[in-house]
Amino acid sequence: MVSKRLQKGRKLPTLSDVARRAEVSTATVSRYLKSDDSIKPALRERVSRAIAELDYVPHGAARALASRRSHTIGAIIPALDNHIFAVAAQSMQHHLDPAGYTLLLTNTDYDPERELNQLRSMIQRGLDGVLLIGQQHTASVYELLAQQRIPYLNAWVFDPRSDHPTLGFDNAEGARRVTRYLLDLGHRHIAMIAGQQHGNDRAAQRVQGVREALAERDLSLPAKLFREVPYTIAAARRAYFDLHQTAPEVTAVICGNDILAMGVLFECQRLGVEVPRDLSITGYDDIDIVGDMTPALTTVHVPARTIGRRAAESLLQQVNGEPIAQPIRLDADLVVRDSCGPPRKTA
Amino acid sequence: MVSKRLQKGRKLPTLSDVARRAEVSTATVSRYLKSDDSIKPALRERVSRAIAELDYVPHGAARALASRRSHTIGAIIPALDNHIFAVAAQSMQHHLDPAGYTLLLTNTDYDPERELNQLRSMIQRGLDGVLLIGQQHTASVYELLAQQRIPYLNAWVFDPRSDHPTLGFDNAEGARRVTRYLLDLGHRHIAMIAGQQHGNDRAAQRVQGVREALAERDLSLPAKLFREVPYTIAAARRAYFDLHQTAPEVTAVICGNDILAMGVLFECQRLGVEVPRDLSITGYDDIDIVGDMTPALTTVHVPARTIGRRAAESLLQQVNGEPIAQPIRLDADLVVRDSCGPPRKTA
DNA sequence: CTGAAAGCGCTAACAG
DNA sequence: CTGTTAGCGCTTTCAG
Repeated sequence: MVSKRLQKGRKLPTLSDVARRAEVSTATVSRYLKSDDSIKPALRERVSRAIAELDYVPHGAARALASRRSHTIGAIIPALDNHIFAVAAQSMQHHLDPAGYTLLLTNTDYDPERELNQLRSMIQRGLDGVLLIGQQHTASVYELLAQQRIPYLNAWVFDPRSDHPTLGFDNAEGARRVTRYLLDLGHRHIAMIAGQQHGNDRAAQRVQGVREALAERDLSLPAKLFREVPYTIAAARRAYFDLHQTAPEVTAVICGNDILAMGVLFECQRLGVEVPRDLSITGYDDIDIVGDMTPALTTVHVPARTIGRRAAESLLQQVNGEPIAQPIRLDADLVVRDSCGPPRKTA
Repeated sequence: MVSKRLQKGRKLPTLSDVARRAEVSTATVSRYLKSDDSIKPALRERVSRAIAELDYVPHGAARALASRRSHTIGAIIPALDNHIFAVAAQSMQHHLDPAGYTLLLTNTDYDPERELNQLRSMIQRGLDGVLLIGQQHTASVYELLAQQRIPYLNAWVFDPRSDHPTLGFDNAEGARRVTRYLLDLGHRHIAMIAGQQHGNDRAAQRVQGVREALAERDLSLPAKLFREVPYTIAAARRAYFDLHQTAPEVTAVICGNDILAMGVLFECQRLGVEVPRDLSITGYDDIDIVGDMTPALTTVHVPARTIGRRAAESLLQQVNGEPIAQPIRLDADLVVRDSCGPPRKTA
């Protein structure tokens, strides 16, 4: 019967091995590791050599236990397979790395239960700060964060009146911009294919923005012209196919994000609907690919890289004692490309 | 002057607080946490209540220090913003979660130095196992892994003769398949736009596979018909534009991955080159989107989800004492869709 | 500027 | 089945 336990073999060198070899105290080695300035060059040199000779690697858990700091920052993301979030995470890591912080990344699949579990698990592993997406989290999430006194940021949204620190843009405003643009082009029969609003405040705000802009011109978004689907190409294709059958008067469709817009565009290609001549389409996010497609997609630019960078900066500040983060407002501009035009003449 | 140190305020409850409140020993609480079966229901109940009352959260660093297990598995990925890798990582997490393991994800941007640093940083934080992509890593990576006795897997490749455990598919074989397919369609003027081979064995093997299949029919890939570019749409567009000018005889282009294939396709749309009538295009990876485009892309299916799952399973096994992992072979099948046809008649 | 020593919170023999 | 106890490797006062 083979042992079920991990065989670690000969033990790894520890800090006190280094101290012994360098003939200094463990405190000195510890100071060296922290790059404490107050060590005489002579000792510093001895420690440095001992570390190299032993191939010593500090033990993070022991350090975290003793110092009560994990040097880890988390990011709990709804969908890492959505390019826009991957980019933000990547950017965050770029800015955390040089500060000696590790990014702990997880993916919730838009599941609040999972989000809570992942936060728990991160806290257990040691967390100095965490990035969340959106404002809508289960009460337990906020309680845990408060109880453990962990700095956090709600990204992808901007809300100065919130009790929680936000870092992002006004999702409704972007939606208003894109809607007004279509309205100005002359569209009156506008449909929307949105992401699922339940548990997703960004999706809800985008819908809200569209409704508001429509209302400004005394228009509305009847149920007949509204579809709510998961963020997949396949779902968007089905939704548009259905819309195409049941509401042929539609001349423009606003999508909750670029994935959905791509789905609509692909379905148009299959159906022989020419974009933008027969139908105008808009996206939201401005992921890399959509600017290259034919037609290039008109969309709302979400500053994902900037969010990642600012998140890293802000969390690092908070971890170092700066008390409460101010909400950070970024802009989400309309990017006009080739997927929209004036409405076709009614037959 | 504000304190630079984090104010942790009142202390958090510890395991011994729980033990005191439940009137049991710390060992019992520890067993409860491990869900050790051998606890009487009565005690189990008391512990459970005490934990709830105190909102107790175990301290991972302390646990890791004492048990010498971090319950963390790493994945060091070259490009998380490439959908195929995001999918694999997601799948890995799905399978690690229920086992109580956390996935520590990082992104190297194809930089070997960064890979090494990230591995170091993970080891410091505590790592029970790690997934690497490809076989080509700096010597220090392998040394560190050996010294620290950390189980690892080289994924995305399959090589039974390697000294390192591999988990993946034969990149060259996929490339051969796609090349033969084009050859059988009648193409003789075949170009390739590949990813950068330096430091990327998968990219190199794909190029190799194409060359081999060409050689089987006494053909070759002259420098004139070969381009090596970063994995971006923009770079692929430029490369194809150039090819289109300098080698108009080309009737098919094989791309190193789907991103590149999309770039070529987009450039064709701009240039008025009709696919597949005027040009056949193939990709590699089979990311979600390419099956929906018009024309749908013929490509090689990379089983990213399966890699993620098998990686989780295998690493978990190794962590639990199963000694050396066998190489795991997966298949990378050709997926025929609409982006290829017979070569156009020579003008 | 450097060292001694007391923990950090939890686990794992070993007893009983 | 449960408790006692000695650490795990590092940081951090507190002296000197």
